[in-house]
Parts: sequence; C-alpha cells; structure tokens
Amino acid sequence: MTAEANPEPNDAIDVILTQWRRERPDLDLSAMGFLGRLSLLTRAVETRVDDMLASHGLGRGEFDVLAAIRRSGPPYTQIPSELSAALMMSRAGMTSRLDRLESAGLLQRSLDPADRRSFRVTLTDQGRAIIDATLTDHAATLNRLISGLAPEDVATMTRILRTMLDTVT
Amino acid sequence: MTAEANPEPNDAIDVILTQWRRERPDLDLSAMGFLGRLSLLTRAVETRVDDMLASHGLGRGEFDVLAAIRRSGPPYTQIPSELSAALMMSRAGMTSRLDRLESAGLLQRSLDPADRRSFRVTLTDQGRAIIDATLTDHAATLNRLISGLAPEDVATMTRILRTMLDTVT
DNA sequence: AGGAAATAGTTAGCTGGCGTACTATCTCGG
DNA sequence: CCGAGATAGTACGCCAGCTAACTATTTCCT
Repeated sequence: MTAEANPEPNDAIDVILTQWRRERPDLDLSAMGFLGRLSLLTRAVETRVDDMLASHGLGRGEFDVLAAIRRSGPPYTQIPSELSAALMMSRAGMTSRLDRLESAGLLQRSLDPADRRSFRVTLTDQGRAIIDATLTDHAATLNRLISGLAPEDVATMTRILRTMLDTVT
Repeated sequence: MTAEANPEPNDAIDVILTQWRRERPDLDLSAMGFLGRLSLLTRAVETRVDDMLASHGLGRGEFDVLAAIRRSGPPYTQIPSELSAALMMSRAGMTSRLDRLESAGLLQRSLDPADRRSFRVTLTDQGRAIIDATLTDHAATLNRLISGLAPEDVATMTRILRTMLDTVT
C-alpha cells in the first residue's frame, strides 16, 4: 500500500507514473515518484527565490557569494578558492562571479599579505547593505513557501532530509 | 523545540544556520534549514543521475525528451511544442535538444499531416533501445538512492511533497 | 469570407556555468 | 636550500539553456 500504488492520478507526477506502469510494468517505480516530486519542488522553490532576488537586482549565483561572505561575519572577507569550494563550483566560475560583483561595486578584491597567489574579497558598504536587505526578504520568502505545512511536517522532513544527505553524500 | 534550535552543528547546513544565528539573529530561519537541505539533496541526486546517464551516452536534457516520448506509448510520437511544455522549457531549447537527438539517430522528425506549422517527433529503433536500457538503470539508480530510508519515511515524504507542490505551484 | 490574433518552429545573440591550460607562488622532502 | 609538485587565480573556448525576432500557418471573430 505504497503511495505509488494509488491508481488515480492527482498531479502531474501521478500521470507520469501511470504511464510508466503501463509502458514499463517491469520497472520498480518506488523511488521515481518521491524523487520526481523532490525535483519539481526544488525547481518551484528556486523559481520563487530567483524572482525575489531579481527584485533586488541579484542573480542566485551572486546572492550565494554575498551571503557566504556576509555570514562569515566581520570583516566580511573571504578568499576566492574557499568560496568556490563552499559553493561547490569551479574556481573559473567564481572568478567570473567575483568580476560581476566587483564591477557592480558590491565587493572589492585586495591583496592577501599572507599568500601572493591569492586575494581577499571583501564586501563594500553597498554590498553589505544589499545583502542584508535581500536576506531579510529571502528568509521571509522561504517562510512563506512552507507556511502551508504543519510544524511537525517540517520537523519530519528535516529529519529525513538529514538522513538522506548523510546517505547520498 | 524545532530542529533548527539545536545548537550543535551536525552537517554543513547546521554550520551555516549557526553562522546566521550569530550574524543575523533577527531572521526567522525556520524554513532555511529545511529548504537548504532540500536543495542540496536534489543537487546530489541529480549528480548521481547525471553520472548514470553519462554512462549511457545521454545528457539529462536528452534523457528527459526520450523518456517523455517513450512513456507516451506506441507509436512513440510526440510534437515539439507539447514536449517543451511537458518539460517546462522554451521551444527554442527544445529545437536544439531535438537537433542533437536527431543527429545522434535517436529520433526522427516527420511532417505533421494535420498542421503544417508543426512536426511529429518519433523514436527510432535505436532511440527506443537506448531509452529502454537507460530507464532500467535509472529506476535502479533512484531506488538505490532511497534504499537507506524506512518505507514509511518514503510514504511520509511523498505525502508532504505532494502537499507542498500543491501549495507552491 | 477575410483579416487580426494566436501558435509552431527556427534562428541569432546572450549568459553563466564548465574544463583545460597557463602563470605565479607556495610547500615540502631529500 | 632547492627543485618537484601542489595550489591560487585567470583566460579561453565550449555548451546548453534563455529571450526576442522572424516566417509560416492556423484559428477565431465579425
């Protein structure tokens, strides 16, 4: 009596699962419904967040960089290679994000006295102001997205997601 | 007593939440941990799936197209604009996916007798063979990813995700 | 019937990632 | 103490998506 055994479609994923059951009855679809919905939901959340960020003039990539620097605390300084590792992206991609943010005046590169291969990246006052305002909006946006959920459901999801992340990563 | 109130970090998200609590104690972080883990997990799943698809010579975009045609059943024919709508992408992007798949010999474009603006897109035998083999692997890969979960957790997640998709979409 | 508006597909140009290759610098073992 | 190898950042070229603009065709309204 799994959820996937329900023969009547209620959403787009149910329709897809019904098709697969007809076309490929040999497949075990247990995970597909769950992970398909996970993927759809993440996509929907990202769309909402991107819209919110756009209203502050930021793309998600830029926001992630500013947020990572901001949450490191004063003096709001980080090193490019640490940022690229923290955000799970290539150093080349980080170079171009930093270029954009620097020419937008939201951060500054300066020499790293301890390592002449490297740089320090510091928020400007304007960058600090923008990320702080955006973060307020961001937290509110995320809270709105889960406002339809019972608090115990949020706790349950968090517990299961934590388990899965342990397993998968 | 929410999960986020736990003061000791256990994973990367906990570390981030701890930083935010110190730097921005005014923010309500209830949703951030939950949705952050959702995003990380989706990313991890997609990485695994992409690796599996690469071993069959497919990218995720191409796989999605072949799968959408395959699950429509015989005669394995769909129309580009329907595909782009079903996969939530631009028609221009679909044109280029179809170009790639057609020159790889996995599908064929033919004229739509009912509408001369449009085309029919049909799997070739080779395309059918490749998507069927890949799907078997895909279902197995997904099932492996959730194998660490208790069956009731899968059911719970599915229920909550369904609710959230209803709310958010 | 006929013209306005909608729709299907493509092309062109943009964007933000990626991997690779390169230079400069640091680290460490012998 | 010095040379091999690791590491930091960047430039370059590629790729897969997007939007906008365009042509051809269909649909719809009066």
